[in-house]
Amino acid sequence: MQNLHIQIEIDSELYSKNPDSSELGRKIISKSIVLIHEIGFENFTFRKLGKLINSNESSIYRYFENKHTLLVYLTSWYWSWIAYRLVFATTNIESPEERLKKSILILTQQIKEDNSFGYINEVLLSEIIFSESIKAYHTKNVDEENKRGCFKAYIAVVQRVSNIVLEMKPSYKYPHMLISTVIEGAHQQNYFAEHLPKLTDTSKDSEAITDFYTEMVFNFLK
Amino acid sequence: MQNLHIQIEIDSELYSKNPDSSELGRKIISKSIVLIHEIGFENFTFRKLGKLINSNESSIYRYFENKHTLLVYLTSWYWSWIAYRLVFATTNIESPEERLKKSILILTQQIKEDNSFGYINEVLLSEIIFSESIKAYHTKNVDEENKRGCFKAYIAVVQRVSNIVLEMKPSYKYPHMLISTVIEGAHQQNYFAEHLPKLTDTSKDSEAITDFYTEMVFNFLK
Amino acid sequence: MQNLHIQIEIDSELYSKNPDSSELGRKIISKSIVLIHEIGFENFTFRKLGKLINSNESSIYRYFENKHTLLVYLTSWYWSWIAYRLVFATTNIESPEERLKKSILILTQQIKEDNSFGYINEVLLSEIIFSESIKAYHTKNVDEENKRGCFKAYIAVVQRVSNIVLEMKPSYKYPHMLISTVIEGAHQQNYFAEHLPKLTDTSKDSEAITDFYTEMVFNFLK
Amino acid sequence: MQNLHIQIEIDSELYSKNPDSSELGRKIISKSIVLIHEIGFENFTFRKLGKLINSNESSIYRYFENKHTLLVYLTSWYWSWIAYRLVFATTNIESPEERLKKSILILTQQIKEDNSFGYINEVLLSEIIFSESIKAYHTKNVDEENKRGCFKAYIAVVQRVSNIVLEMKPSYKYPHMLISTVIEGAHQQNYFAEHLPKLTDTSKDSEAITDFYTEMVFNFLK
DNA sequence: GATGAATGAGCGTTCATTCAT
DNA sequence: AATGAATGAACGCTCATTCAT
Repeated sequence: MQNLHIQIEIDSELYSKNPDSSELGRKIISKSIVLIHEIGFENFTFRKLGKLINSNESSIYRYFENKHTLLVYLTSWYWSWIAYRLVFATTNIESPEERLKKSILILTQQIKEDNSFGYINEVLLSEIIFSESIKAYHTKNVDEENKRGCFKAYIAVVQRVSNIVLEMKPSYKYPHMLISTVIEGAHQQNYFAEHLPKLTDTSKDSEAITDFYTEMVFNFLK
Repeated sequence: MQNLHIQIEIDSELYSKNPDSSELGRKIISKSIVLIHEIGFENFTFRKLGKLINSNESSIYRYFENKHTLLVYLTSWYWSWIAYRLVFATTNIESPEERLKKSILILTQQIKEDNSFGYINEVLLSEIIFSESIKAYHTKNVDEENKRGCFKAYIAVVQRVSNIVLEMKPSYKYPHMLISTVIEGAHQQNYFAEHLPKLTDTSKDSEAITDFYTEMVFNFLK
Repeated sequence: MQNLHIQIEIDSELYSKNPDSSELGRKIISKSIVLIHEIGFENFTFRKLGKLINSNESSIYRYFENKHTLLVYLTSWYWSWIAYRLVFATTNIESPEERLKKSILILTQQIKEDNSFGYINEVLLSEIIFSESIKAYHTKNVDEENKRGCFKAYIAVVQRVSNIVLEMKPSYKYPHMLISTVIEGAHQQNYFAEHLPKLTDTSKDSEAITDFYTEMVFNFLK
Repeated sequence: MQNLHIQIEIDSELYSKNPDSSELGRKIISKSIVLIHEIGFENFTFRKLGKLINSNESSIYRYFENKHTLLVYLTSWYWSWIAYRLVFATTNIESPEERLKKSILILTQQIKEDNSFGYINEVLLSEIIFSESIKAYHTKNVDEENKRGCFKAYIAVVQRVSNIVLEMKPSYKYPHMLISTVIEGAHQQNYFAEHLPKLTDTSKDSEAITDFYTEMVFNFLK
């Protein structure tokens, strides 16, 4: 895959200066993933990141207005990448059932191997998304950010999979609710499995979560 | 209901000094709900709360170690109250189907009227829970807090409704996953309806959310 | 010894209410020794002490104006007790050499056994004196406290041993300097032995310190 | 001396950012000496220092982690400077007796004139060292700081003078104890002379202290 | 006399940000 | 364009102390 040189393009709304355009920018992205994963988004600061990349924190401000924007960038990257994987996984497959199944698999499983994109560790990123992405849109200025298109990539993924749902059952009324429930539910159940086991019925990384949500979706489409 | 004098008892693990035991304590609870609702939990600080209740922030520390503990207290109060409402709503009803339906209704609808408990505004509290409660257990020390029983009340609610599920279908493998998906899903869809409408298919406060999750649950139990 | 009922009388300047006159007062003394020993005088506060003795911190203020006064009280108790031991150890001994030797031994050795005074743990107290007593008189208001007689007990001990020195060599010009150097030096060397070994030539609790200061004193009196 | 441009180099362990490298840093050092001297180390805070230098306290944190580190820096500077003076005073002198005498003089006398180093007032600094330096190593984390080399400069001075002692009497067992007793003793006797005269036999700044400790050392080496 | 409740003041610290280079 | 230096503002927290009972 590496030699295909697929590049994930991030909307220019999501940064002040494109981090993909410079060595420093790429370092910011790659190390912020490591750091957020390590200490959690709450404790993550530009100062700490600056220290980690041996660069003054003020330099980071050239790329991102604040740590929140950086998180939005990361989630956006993640969803663009998921979109790309969805296309890749469903292309040339006739049966919508099959396509839907494969899509749910992609949406509900955490990444286990880091392989495709140079400076981004997808395993860590996926863990961040599963546990912290909710903070990206749970803020006082969601509305304004949403208007600016900050969540486009996520919305597009939900839309794409919803379309398969509609393909199977054009009359279905709640395709987006269905898919976003799957996505967010899978994130949460993963977290519960690790930290609050009494709220779930599985251990982390088992197939139970995928099974549960797959069944849930297909129940609706019968 | 008011003259029934039902009192919600909160586990002493969840505070340093019982806020229900003094005028100041009750003020802390009642005004913190107002303030968190207004400015969001992120921006909420003891200093601001102190100003609002005309009291020094240091006094608040006598009751709660930090703002996080206060949030945990509020969510715990909320879930104890929901538990009480669940009992009340399902008592004397034979049919488990009926009990389950009523339970899902309670879990998925936001409170519209503030009536029963003196100094607590349940409408605002319910809004806080729907949009901020996730932050109560998404922290670096979930595990330790869970051990200390901080999330007992929530877990008990999930357990109670899971039991009805099992009554209907004793062989069902994922009752907790099912119910926690309903609860968390309803919270999120409400939020989406208000802020990220493209991730859902409804407007806020419509019955769509309850309908969706009710159908979802019963699909599994057929 | 216990049945001799020797009681150490502390000057009333050193407390607001005599701690020896009530159960609570004795608890304050006995537990403050334990607590200061455990966490150090710097981190010691009336609040923590209050918690330890299950009493409100405000009660402690009845006995002592502040934590500093309490430390002064403890050191005063210690020196009164040392005075008593000096008398006891030198009584009926003719030779001033012998008396001086025994005195130096008492001044330079830490207590190993707790035996005589009911609610006071002399072992811990002696450790506190060795490592923290300096803080009792290194303050901005030494002068005023000294005028009020807060350090009488310590001064009396120095005076008593200086008198033996003068007995041996009436012309000696610096008896007080000599004895206070011995006392403070022994405290410090003990501390160095434990924490800054490169500033001394011995390990903790060896006889080297007593030997060194004994030789030092007798060198001057030849 | 000024035109010799001797510079005292402080180990980089002892600061976060070298205060000698900027105007602000030098101001921090020079004014902290004035302020500690005036109000005592106990009452000294970064906030007060910030006000004195018309700078926000947060700026000071760029240089020193906390007020304790700053004190350690000052003592370290002092001992490096003393080391330099010792070298200067003993160089080219044959007789170890003579060198030892001169060394003891330097160790036991407070500085009377501020002459050599630009922004540092040695008179005030020496007074601080005499009365407050003990607090630099009487803390809960001496051991860790000692490991990090925070007290190197002091240890080196003790070592240097101990070596002269050993030169005169190679068999002597306690050279470090001897010299550290001289240093710490002189500090204390000075303090006593000013504040607790009954513990000494001299007034401040007389030659008695130097005489006493000189005699004490030479008594041992006979 | 002892206690519980409450508070004001201030400390140490960090963050996000700006300015000058 | 990237960086280093500096800062204002606020946060979380604790202490010593007072007041009312």
